[in-house]
Amino acid sequence: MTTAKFRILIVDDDLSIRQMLSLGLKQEGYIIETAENGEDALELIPSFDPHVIILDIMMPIMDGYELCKTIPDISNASMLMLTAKDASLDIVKGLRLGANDYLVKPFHFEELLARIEVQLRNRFPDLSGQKTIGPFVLNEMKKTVSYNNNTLHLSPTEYKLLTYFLWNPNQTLSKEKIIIYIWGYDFEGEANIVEVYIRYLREKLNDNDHKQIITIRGLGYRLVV
Amino acid sequence: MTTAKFRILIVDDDLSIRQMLSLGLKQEGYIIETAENGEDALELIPSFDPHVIILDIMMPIMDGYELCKTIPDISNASMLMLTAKDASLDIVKGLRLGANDYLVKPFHFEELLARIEVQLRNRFPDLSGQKTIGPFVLNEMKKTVSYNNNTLHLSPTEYKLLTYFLWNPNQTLSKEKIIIYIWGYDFEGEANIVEVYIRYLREKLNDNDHKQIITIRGLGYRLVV
DNA sequence: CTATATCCTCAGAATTTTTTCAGCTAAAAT
DNA sequence: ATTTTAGCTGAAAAAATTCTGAGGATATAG
Repeated sequence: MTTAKFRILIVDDDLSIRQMLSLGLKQEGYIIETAENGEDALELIPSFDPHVIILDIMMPIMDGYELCKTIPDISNASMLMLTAKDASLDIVKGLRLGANDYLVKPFHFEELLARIEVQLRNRFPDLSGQKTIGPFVLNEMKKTVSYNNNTLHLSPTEYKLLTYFLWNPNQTLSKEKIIIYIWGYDFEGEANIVEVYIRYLREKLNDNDHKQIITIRGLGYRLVV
Repeated sequence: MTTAKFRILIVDDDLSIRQMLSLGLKQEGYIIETAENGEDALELIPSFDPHVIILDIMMPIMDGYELCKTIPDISNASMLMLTAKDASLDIVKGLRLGANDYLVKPFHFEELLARIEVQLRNRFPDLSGQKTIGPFVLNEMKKTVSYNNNTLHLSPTEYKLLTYFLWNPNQTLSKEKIIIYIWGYDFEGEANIVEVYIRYLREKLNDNDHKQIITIRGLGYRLVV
């Protein structure tokens, strides 16, 4: 766990907090990026692809709640909220919106570390940076996926799509959500691109009868594990 | 209608806290067991097989930390720790030992509820998106409905119609309301379309005698559960 | 610079879903 | 008992969605 290079994105408008967290977490071996507002964060997320996002609730341009609602569409990261207020209702609101944990400022750095580790432990239970989902083994560090013990050779887009399915197994994912996750809100192309990539994945999984990735006509696709 | 029945084990030596939590959580639909010390808890866990364990740190016979180390070996429940102290180091110790979350007493009940939900949706995503209505199980994450334990294969409109009934069971829904719900105010077609879709649903439910979806002549239809 | 891999679009085929319609049946009203 | 009305049903046309093969554009590697 200590050697694994997990990526953490810090979103806070307060420069001193960004610096403090950034420094401390880098020392622990994490790879850090920072953003000072929600918009910058949304731009960074697709390329940086963080495992954990630390998110201040109170921010000027786009507040934490807004971001909280948007992030799950474009990322599989765990969200850890920071708040200056101790108002329990704010905390409840954040958790209901999809946050995985929260910390009240001021907090002890040790506690933040422990809570980050809890998130990573939840996401990678076997401590190896790998996650097993049915016949799949996802290694986010090496960016590989194996299927029935065979490593798949995937293009970047195929990998991203399969990753999205693996983080949301047995759920029906609409083509719209898939497009937003992979190509972003500003994608201008045809929805047919999703069908094409589904076909590529099915070919690589030998899923000729569409049993592994099933089509829910009119609603989307679902990975069955 | 009920959400999936999750089981929660409360471990605390303080009777009033056990009673308070037990009552409140039962009202939310959870199944509750309580134990007043670690040893009793260890005996209960195998048979009760809880999804979440709420655990007080400070207990006489076997303290929370001890229990924390043992539980993962015999259960894959989420552990939520309670403590009277605000000492951050205790929190860190609990989290490092395997606890998934931590609450400092006194806490707001709403916050406890929200944190329980976070644990459940992380660990049991399949179950937490699921509602049981009589012989039906509606899973809005998967976008599926099962009937007497058989998954139904539904078209988008059929799914939407059945969902509408399941959200309003044992109520008479007029054709007008159904048309507005499914096709919107601007629908230009024949009212007969509702009858057709009712027929499709009845066929898929083997409801030949119209006992499951009954016709209220002149008023509409009603799903009986 | 060439070879290869990846991305994306397009159009026709295959399939499923939606909608209409006409004749029929059962219930309610006269 | 007859008429009227509302709902039921089978069939089929119309529409929509997804699948698939092919190919060109763009990026990447050797």
